[in-house]
Amino acid sequence: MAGRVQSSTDADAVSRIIEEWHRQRPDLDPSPIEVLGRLHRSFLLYQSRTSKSVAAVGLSLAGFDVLAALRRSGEPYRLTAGELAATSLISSAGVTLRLDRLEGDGLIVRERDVKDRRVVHCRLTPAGLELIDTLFAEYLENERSMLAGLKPKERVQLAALLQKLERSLGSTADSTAGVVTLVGW
Amino acid sequence: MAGRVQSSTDADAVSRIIEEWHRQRPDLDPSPIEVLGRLHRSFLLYQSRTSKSVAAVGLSLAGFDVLAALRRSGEPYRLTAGELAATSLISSAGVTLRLDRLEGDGLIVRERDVKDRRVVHCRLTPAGLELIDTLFAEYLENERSMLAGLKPKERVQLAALLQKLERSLGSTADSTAGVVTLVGW
DNA sequence: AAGTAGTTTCTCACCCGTAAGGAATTGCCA
DNA sequence: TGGCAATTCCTTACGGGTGAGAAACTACTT
Repeated sequence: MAGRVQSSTDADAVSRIIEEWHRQRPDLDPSPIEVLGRLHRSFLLYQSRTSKSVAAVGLSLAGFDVLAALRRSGEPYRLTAGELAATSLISSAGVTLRLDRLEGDGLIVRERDVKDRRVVHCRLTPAGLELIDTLFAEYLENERSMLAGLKPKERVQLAALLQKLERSLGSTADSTAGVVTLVGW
Repeated sequence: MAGRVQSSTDADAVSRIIEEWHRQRPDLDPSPIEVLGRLHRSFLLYQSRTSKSVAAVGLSLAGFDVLAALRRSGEPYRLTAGELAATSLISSAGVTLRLDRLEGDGLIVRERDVKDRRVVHCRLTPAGLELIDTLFAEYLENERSMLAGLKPKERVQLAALLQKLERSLGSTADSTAGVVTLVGW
């Protein structure tokens, strides 16, 4: 079964990339790619597999994300648009889009706050609750299978290191507003 | 400077998510999120920071990706559309789009193969070569700063574990064509 | 030599995301 | 009270991605 272009499923695409850079630009140290290149590729693979898994029931990953956030917030399964933006690390425009689609599918409803009429609450409908409740179990099962290649101990180590990485990526030297915006405030 | 919504930059958003799920669905084991949720969030932060870094010179991450692939392939800085799709883990439609834009900006040129007129070679123009050569050094420097929070030993460990993860995500039980397509063949 | 199968890229319709700015609403403070 | 700043969400214009399938071309088989 044979790899014509062997640059993908093979042992390690990132190793090859680093070797190539080393050959082409020996003046540079490409070692950061060792971590962040692999992060990038792992994420793309993860995203693709996860998308397919939730798409099976006609939902997008974006929609799943919102439904999951509402579900795990507990009764009455209700969050504001702003809260959803913050937890999902996306812009407010992105949230509006996600909610439009979910509302159109009858999985959530928007409710204007009576005290502060600027805020919009999003609440899971019974259909939305039922969908996310069945879907989330499958989702976890799928994720578990994606981690099958790692031993339990390795999973724990990886989790701890990714936690450190997220911290390193988030709190950073450059004190401008860039990161703040990014984080969804 | 205060965290109004503390669910983002704080100690650990993923830990909170897992706690919430544990409270809401004690029948499920949410531990895969410990790894993949952090992968997801780390990637979003990484992507956002990297985008801003290359956007400073009017380039997108997608364009940067193509230019970098061509540059590190060595002279004559030329790859086919298919090869680019494979190395970048995107669909052929995605490659077409990326090339359209880069060609419009004069950073690459498309050349039909004379022997096999189906294949399209993409070659860096002098402008493209110059751009990626100055940009890549900055890019690496930026990546280095993103990893500042990890000790050298931790970086090595993380790289090794991500390598295993990529392998686990790629080569999988389900033998359908899904993964193959994903990988860009 | 012709028909058919396979490949490589592109087109189309669509989903998802951002930045920038608008509109409604609230809260502060003179 | 009245005006102004801040907040909260939405709109617009755009970049970037996918899957399905068309189009162009090559290669195989008979």
